[in-house]
This record gives sequence, structure tokens and C-alpha cells, in this order.
Amino acid sequence: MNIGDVAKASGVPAKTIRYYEEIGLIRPPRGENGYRHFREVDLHKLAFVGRARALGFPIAECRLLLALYEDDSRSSAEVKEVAQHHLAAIDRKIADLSEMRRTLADLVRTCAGDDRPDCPILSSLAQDQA
Amino acid sequence: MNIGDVAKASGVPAKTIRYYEEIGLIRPPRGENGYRHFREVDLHKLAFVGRARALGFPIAECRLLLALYEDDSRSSAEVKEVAQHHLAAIDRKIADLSEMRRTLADLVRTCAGDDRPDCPILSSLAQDQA
DNA sequence: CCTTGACCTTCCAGTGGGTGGAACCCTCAT
DNA sequence: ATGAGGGTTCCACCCACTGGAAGGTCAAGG
Repeated sequence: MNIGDVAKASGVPAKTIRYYEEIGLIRPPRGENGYRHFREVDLHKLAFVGRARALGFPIAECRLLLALYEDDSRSSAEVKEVAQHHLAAIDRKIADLSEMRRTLADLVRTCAGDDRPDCPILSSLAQDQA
Repeated sequence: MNIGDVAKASGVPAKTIRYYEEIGLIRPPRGENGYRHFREVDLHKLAFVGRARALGFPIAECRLLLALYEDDSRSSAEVKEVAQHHLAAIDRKIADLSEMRRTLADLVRTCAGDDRPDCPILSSLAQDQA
């Protein structure tokens, strides 16, 4: 399979696949014409990474998960720890965003949104007790 | 005030303040020694941007908000629109993260986390019906 | 007057995770 | 032989900083 087929099959854009090769996530062999030639295992790994990325795992953790996946002597505890670590990171992000959302929604609610210049949003940003 | 004082007063790191000047968000005048000299208004604008950034507004929107803040003939409707736009962006992010969280939490819950290699997290990442 | 240390300055490079585009090569069907 | 639609590399850019090196400035203490 060429890169375009793999991109279609995995849902990962060709540009991204090249990038993944550049950072050593995948190492598809090359044909005589210089084209990357993807075997089943390469497609498989790429789809694995694609799904891990879709769950928000950073590249470093995708690399780790891939290594664990390929290591038959892994323990599920190791995998779980990586996943829990990422889950905690997601929770922190959600908490941060929710806090922003709460504040911003309050401000939006109290803003008249009419032709007058008076605006509690700007006042809040301008004052120290924002 | 020098940059260090302003950094302390506004909570925005000196490096970030220099960056904000570079992108034209603020334009503090310079003293004879080449040091940036921050007037009250510069500190004020910087703190404004700091608070807007803390609410997650991207730089472009901070710039817009700052312009509206300095425009006496603005309407609160314009401000509200910017804020609502950002609120919607926050909501999208929260929705995306929540979806990830849901899937990941399910996987973590079903993983034994013991010495055995079998792991539903890896299985899920490896299979198409992840 | 000199030194010390805490400031300040600029510039360059790197972060994460790609994305866009240019310039060029390869392959296949017409 | 030619044109479309692959593929290849490389360089630059996105966001919003952040780290660090090399060097200038300033106030206080000896």
C-alpha cells in the first residue's frame, strides 16, 4: 500500500503519516522508486496511533502505548497507569475550561448586548476584581 | 516602572510582556537606557490582556477586546459577540474532552491493572471498533 | 573607584502536533 | 506524448510562549 491508501484506510492524513515517520513513530520500508510501502503491520500501528491520538494521548504516550502493545511481557498495570495519567490530564483540562466557562457565561449573561457602550465584560477585564 | 515591576504587578511574565510588545499588543515607550518604561496605561492594558488570556481568549480576540475597550463608541453588542464566540469555542473543547474522558474512563475501569498482559485498553486501541 | 549582583536588552532555538505550499519525480491511461 | 493524479523532499508557518546565551545598566557596599 502507498501512503494515500493508508491515509484513507486509517483516517490519518498523509502529511501526518510522514510526520510520524520523521519522529520515528512508524518505519515503513521503501520501494525501489522511493515510495513508502506500508505492510499490514504498519497500517495497524498507524491506526493504533490514530485512535490513541483521537483519545487525546500526546505523542510521547502514544509511543509508550505502542511499545507496551508490542511487548508481550507487559503488565496491564503499566498500560492502566499511562491511561490514568492521561485521564487525570483530561480532567485538569476540563476543570480549567469549566472554570473559564463559568466566569465567561456569567459575564455574557450580564451584558446587555445592545447599542450602548457600557459593558460588564470589558469592566471585568479592566478591573482587578475580575 | 520597569518590566520586572510590571510583571509582578500584572502577573504576566517579563518574557511574555516582551512577546506582547513584539506582536504589537502593547507599545511601552523606551527610556534613554533602552529599557521599556511602563506607564499606568501600559500596566492597565497588560493586566487587561492577562485577564482575557486567563479566560482563554486567543491573542487575536484579546486584541479585538482591547480595541473595543479603547473605543468609546463601541456597542456592548460587539463585545458580547466576541465573548459568545469564545464561549462557544470553550463549549466545543469541553464537549470533545468529555467525550474522550468518557471513552477513556470506560477503558480504565475495565482494565484489571495487574501483572497479566491482557489489557482492554490496548485491545481497544488495536481494534477497529475502538 | 571598583565590584557584585540584580536587573535589563536582543537574538536564536525549541515546544507540540501538525499543515500549506513549492518544486520535483513516478505511473498509468489515453 | 501528455496529462492527471499519485508520490517525494524541504522549508515555512500556526499558537503562545519559554529557555538560554551574550551582553549592557544600575544601585549599593567595600
